[in-house]
Amino acid sequence: MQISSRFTIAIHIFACIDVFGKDYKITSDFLASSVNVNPVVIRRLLTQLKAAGLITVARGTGGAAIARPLDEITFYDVYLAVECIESNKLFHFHDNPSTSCPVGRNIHKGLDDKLERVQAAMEREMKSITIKDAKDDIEKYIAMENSVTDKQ
Amino acid sequence: MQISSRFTIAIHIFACIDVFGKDYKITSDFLASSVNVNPVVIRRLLTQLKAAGLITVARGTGGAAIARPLDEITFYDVYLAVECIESNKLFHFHDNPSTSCPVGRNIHKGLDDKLERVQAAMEREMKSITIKDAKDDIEKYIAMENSVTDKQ
DNA sequence: TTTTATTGTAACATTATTTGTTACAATCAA
DNA sequence: TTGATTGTAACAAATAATGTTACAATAAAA
Repeated sequence: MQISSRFTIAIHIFACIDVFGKDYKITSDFLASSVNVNPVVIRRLLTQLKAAGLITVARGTGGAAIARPLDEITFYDVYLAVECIESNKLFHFHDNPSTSCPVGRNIHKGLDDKLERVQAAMEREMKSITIKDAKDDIEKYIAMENSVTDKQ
Repeated sequence: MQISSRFTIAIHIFACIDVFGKDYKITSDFLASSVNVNPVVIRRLLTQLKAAGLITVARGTGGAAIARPLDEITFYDVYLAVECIESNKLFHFHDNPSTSCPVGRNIHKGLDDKLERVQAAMEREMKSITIKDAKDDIEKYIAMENSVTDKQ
């Protein structure tokens, strides 16, 4: 199955804070209307990102801010903060293989290290991509929109 | 979320066919009792593996067999056969980002290549592991069981 | 101090997805 | 023709993701 949309929403949130943070107060309502989901969904995400030390959120007065430079936050940091897949749990193992079958008894031990390798490869790639990479490209596409408009 | 248990069950099936295929007819009931799931779950998987050309199944008379050498079947082959994640769909994107927000309009374009890189890294690792690797290790653990028994 | 806007969170509702089950026609060797 | 088996439809149950309502807690500003 797929990795939760919380992950892409979280990156969307970082991009919004970075792009609009100077001009607007970034509230859960503001973010909710850009992402197009219920504000509570955003607040739950903000809570997770805050718990991971990636953002700060001003209670009462409102507004979210990014806690450290965007090029020091990797996709993996966000994935960890937001996904609830424990380490080495990317693959769902069938629960009760037969203990009276030699294969059933040993399938788990025989497979675990290999499944870990796959998950590690994925996580390694995630560590190599920063939120800044994503934000730069999003801004590049925004600039392209504008230049098209200018030519009209 | 996690990758379906169909994947680990499929590898379990290959291991069973290889280990027991000489001595037993490998029916969906036989496999079901080793994996410990309903035989229909196994049959559905066998149908998918057959469609991918990885096994043959004898209708009527019964019995599954592996279609080509185990070291020529990678985890990725099995994953493709069995998972229903289309290519570049590992990540669930939020459906309707706002079109009136510049970030909302461009988040998808700005992210897609990066998400593809992550998925590709995972698939690359899967391609580097064969069913034979898994089966060899399972047999190694079975042998260790036996040697412990022998010593008693 | 009161008001206002906001966050944090619980509780519940809805939808989607995965997994399990029953039933039975189709198949093929004996 | 029998018996064992596969293939598949139809449905059931369990699990997980996402969405919603409601409201107390918070903090700045009036």
